[in-house]
Amino acid sequence: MNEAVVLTPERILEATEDVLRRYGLTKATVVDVARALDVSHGSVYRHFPSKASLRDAVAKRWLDRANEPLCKLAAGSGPAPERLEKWLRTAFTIKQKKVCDDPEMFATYLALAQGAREVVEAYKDKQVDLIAKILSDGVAQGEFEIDDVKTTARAVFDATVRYHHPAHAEEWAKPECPSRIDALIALLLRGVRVCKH
Amino acid sequence: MNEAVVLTPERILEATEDVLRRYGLTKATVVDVARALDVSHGSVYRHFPSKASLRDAVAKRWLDRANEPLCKLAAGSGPAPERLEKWLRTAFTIKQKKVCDDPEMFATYLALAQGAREVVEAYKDKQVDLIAKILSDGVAQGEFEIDDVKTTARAVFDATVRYHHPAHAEEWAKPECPSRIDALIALLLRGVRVCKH
DNA sequence: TCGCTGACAGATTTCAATATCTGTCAGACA
DNA sequence: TGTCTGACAGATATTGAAATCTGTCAGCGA
Repeated sequence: MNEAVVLTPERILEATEDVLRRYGLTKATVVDVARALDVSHGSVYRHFPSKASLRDAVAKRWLDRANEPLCKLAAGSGPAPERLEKWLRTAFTIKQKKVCDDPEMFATYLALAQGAREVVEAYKDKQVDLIAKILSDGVAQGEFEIDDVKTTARAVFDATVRYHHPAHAEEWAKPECPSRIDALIALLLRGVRVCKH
Repeated sequence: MNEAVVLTPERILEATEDVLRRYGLTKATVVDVARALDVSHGSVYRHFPSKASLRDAVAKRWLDRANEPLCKLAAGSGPAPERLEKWLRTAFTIKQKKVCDDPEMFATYLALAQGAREVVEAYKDKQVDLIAKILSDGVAQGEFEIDDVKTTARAVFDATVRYHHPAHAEEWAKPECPSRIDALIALLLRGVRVCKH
């Protein structure tokens, strides 16, 4: 093969995403990926021990990319309540946009994620850490009153499952959805804020 | 056929549940139901216009049965915060018990529910009404401070999706689950309670 | 030596023929 | 007269043979 174009895990992941986009998860095969890269499928197995590990690596890439804006928000500064609200709304919007823009791709992503438990678990833990960061900022600012920040962050995450877990994606397009999100965020903010009396 | 045993919708539903329990949703057919009742399958269509309507009727029966204890709790009296907590915990326990006791049957119920959107929607609305009842009791008792009871009830329902929606059933058995439920309930109660200062 | 190839075994998927099911209806039976 | 039957058409599910895929590895070529 052309020595200027070495076969790297990165290139394989790129090609795999292309193939997934083109054929969908059910139809995409390792042979397809190899063909797209113009190598034998044996070569792919030189870099990824199994199809499952390739699948997981693609899932991780996607999740990390999606997570980036949220990391920035959590790392930022400013009043914690506004930041928490913004963070949640951004989290919902990211997911929602993915569904609306390309439902087929989202179905692929969903199926992918369901098979990559560990990757998803790590991703969720990271999300909870981000929420915890904002909550503890809020406590430091005297805006929030929270016993156990980590536990409460988990509770906030759990409480918003409906708007970030793909299992509920069909509901996100409904017209009453935005006002329900407003109500949920208001309820959660009231649950962490210090009493204003 | 025996005139002492007339064919009623009730008997058909009974037989359908038996058949579902025995064969599972994917294998159960209208012919099976008819066979269990010792009638021709044409007779079943005299009482239910389609297999889907039969399916929906079974789903409604199940959901109504499951809902009964929750209706009683909501209709009861006593301090609203305790009642809300009890209501939520009971709702979770009912679902959890169904999963643990008979996972196979739960899978059937889940698939059934996914095909009976309208029935499930009505059931969920009823649940929200029950929460709203407790919340408005709490407002009357001076325990809760809530702008819009109905909207907040919906938010409480949404926030607890993780512990009553079957899509998350796998997570319910995890050891950290109870403490996460505790944290979530605490957060929500703080969100509706009047300030104690 | 090192990365890649291509053939292979066993597992999985496809496909088309076959069987079964859903929903209808004319007519039997009480 | 009204309920139930049983045969039927079209839709759906099953099945097993054939094709394809996954994962391995001996050996090729640089």
